[in-house]
Amino acid sequence: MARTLTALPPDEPRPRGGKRDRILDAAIVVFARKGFHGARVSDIATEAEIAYGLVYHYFKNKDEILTTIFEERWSGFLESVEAIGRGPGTVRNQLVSIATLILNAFRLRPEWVKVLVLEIQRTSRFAEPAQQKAVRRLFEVFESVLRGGQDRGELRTDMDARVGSALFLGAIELMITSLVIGVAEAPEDDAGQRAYYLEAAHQIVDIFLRGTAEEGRA
Amino acid sequence: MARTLTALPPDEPRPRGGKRDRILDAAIVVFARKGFHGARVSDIATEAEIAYGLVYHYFKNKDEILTTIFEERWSGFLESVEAIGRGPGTVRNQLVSIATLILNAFRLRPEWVKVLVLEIQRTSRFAEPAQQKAVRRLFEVFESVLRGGQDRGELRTDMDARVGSALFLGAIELMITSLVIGVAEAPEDDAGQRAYYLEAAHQIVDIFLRGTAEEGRA
Amino acid sequence: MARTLTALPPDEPRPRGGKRDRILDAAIVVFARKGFHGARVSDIATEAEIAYGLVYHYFKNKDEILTTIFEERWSGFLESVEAIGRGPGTVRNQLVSIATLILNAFRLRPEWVKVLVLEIQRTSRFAEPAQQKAVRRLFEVFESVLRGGQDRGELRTDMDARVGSALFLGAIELMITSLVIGVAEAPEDDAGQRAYYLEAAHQIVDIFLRGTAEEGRA
Amino acid sequence: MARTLTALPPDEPRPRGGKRDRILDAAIVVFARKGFHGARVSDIATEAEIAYGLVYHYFKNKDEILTTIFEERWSGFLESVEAIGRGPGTVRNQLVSIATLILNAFRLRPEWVKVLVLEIQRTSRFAEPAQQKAVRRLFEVFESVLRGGQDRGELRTDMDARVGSALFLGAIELMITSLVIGVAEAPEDDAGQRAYYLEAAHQIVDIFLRGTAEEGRA
DNA sequence: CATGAATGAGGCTTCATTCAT
DNA sequence: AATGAATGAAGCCTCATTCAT
Repeated sequence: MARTLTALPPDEPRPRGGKRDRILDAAIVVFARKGFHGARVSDIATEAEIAYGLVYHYFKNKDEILTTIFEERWSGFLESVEAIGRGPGTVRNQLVSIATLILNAFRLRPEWVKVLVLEIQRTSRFAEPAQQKAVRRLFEVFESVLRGGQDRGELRTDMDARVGSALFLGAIELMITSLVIGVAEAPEDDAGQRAYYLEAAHQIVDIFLRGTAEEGRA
Repeated sequence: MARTLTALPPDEPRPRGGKRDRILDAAIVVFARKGFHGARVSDIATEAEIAYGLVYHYFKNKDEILTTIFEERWSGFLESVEAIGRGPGTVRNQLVSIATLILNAFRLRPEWVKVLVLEIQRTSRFAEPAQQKAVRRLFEVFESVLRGGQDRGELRTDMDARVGSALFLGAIELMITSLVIGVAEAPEDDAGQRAYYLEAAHQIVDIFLRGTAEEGRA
Repeated sequence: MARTLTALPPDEPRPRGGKRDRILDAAIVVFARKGFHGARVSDIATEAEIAYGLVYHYFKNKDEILTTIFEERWSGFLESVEAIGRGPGTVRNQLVSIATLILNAFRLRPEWVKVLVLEIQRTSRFAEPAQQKAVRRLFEVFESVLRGGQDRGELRTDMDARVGSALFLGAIELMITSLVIGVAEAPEDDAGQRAYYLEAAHQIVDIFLRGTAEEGRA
Repeated sequence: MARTLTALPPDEPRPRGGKRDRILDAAIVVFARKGFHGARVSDIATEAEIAYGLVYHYFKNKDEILTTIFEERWSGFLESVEAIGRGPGTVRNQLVSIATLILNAFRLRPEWVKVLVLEIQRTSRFAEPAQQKAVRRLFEVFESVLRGGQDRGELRTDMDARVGSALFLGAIELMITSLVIGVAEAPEDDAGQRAYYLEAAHQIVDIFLRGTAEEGRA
């Protein structure tokens, strides 16, 4: 059971599967279910099967739980994206990898993505410099992937990398949001889901690269 | 009847008529500033310059205020999008119109869009059938615009209209989100903003139609 | 439609079936249904089919409504009891008349009795001298009936008239309470009810006069 | 377990144990003083000398406090009456015991009886099946006492046990009500009170058994 | 007289946080 | 480390009463 969004090497310095991690995992589940504001500290404690006073041994307050989730989980995710960016392959392959990474994360750990995507930005915490910077970092990483493609002549140089980022990441985010809020539906079975998300990743990349216009028209 | 995102009132500093609308407008401002959960009913009353209890004369509870905002404002927005879809013009022009509509709405009434985009989905209200349906409707309208383009030979027929919708709307949503949460920045002055958003709309449409790949490469 | 508990002569100086009486009648119904504290002024207005602001034209406040009901209805009731006391007949007949009077009032105007019996005493208003005195008056009237019986040699002189009053009136009150709160049940049809209450009145009087002990035992 | 009307604690100024009982005892006092609706939760907390919020640690809401009082106190009272009914002795002795039990309970813990007799039935709670059943149970127990007397030839068999119950219990209830609402007055000193209530119990039983009629008259 | 919009104090309830054990 | 009782500030909501028309 990897603790990050991706299968990172298990180099966590964290103590032996202690209560602290139980709390974080429980918090993710509860936040995903009821939202940050709707979640009571006692809910988290109940989900983690610990006394709720103990939460305050490990975290200063409820906010810090969310912040910690963000910091410890998001960084792992960022590193994975960066690794893909640094790695070899065409832009198409890199983009498919990133899209698959995110969508698969959602498939396997929907609560985590729900919290990262839907909850964290809601809180004013998102306005805090540290987290703003973390989000900005994702954009930068992604933009550098696009610029790499431009440098290698794979992408049009008249495309604004910033707009391109919004387009691509926004597409993925909205797709997940649709699934989260029930506007869209994914297959029930595991194999079907895997295929569904892989296909979605390819579609997004395809449209992103080739556009939607009929050749020679637009 | 309902003030919509597009048919903006001609700049009255205080809406003429009923307190009810005063409350709704005030709620939008306060929700945008503090979020739904962070907003106190007393804040809304203060902002609307009415007595506390009057809020409950018009609305059953705080939730109903948000729901009403959604219902009365969203429907106006939907109609505008539908009008564009039904209207003449190439897909490119329609898409630019829609993108401009949304981005301009944000430019002129950022609070409204903030609440519609960021607040309403947070609450569990979003899971209610009525609202799910309303959101789904936007997707349907947008998909029909894309299919119209496919029928007229302007868009590739091997493009999945649903994925295309997610891509386009997601791009706009993320762009707005970026601005809302401060990851990106728009110009300060009005003329600059107008140009900035128009340019953004064109960029999004351009990428959406032509893709990002260098011709003959991808 | 008699306005008092008994069929008093229609000598009310009150204006022609005006709104004021509509409010009082409505209040009785609503108080009986929801209790004084549970009843909202708007409920009374709705029941009376008038605007609720009008209530404050006729009554200073909610309390005054209850007080008025008490004063205008209770006094009529008291006079009826006094009339029976002053009238001719044996004690047995007088007691049967009183019991029948009360039980019949409940049969025909259950809401009125509910309010008089269950609601008025609950409110702290009952502690007010004016009303305490009014209730004490009933006891006095009843005690004088008993003393009249003792004087005429119909009742034992070693019986404490005060305890006797408590016994008799308490019996009736508890019987009504039982019916009100649903512990006991009366027949549905009108004829059945009339017979049921008449029989109850006779039973109460009979036990009250002859006791429950087997002759020559106790 | 539950403190009952009869098994009174040996005069501890403050119940030893849990805050939960402190709250219940305080609630009884406050309800007796101000009525259920007039009592604020903060009054209860103040009377119990605990923090406001703790009330909600032990009870879901204000209603549940009243319900709990009823359930935990009434059952103890019922058991005492049942014990008297099952025990030996003539009907007269049993009736005197029951009357003394109730009147003494009122003498020693007037608040408890006030709440049980005056408050609980006011709330709609009294209409709840569970509590209706509990009250009905008292009637059944009492009726079985009367029937026992009839079986042993101590009471007239032509007496309706149900009417007899209403008469006897109603007498006691009204007597207490009179004292509660100040229509009647008991002596101030303890010894005087004890004698007063004992005499009242005997009077009630005497009238109940022998009736009020002059021998050979009625 | 009549209406019902407007007011705002008051009370219940929630729940993050602290503290004694 | 662990527990959960205890605290109390904060906020939603109700509803008696007033007011403008």
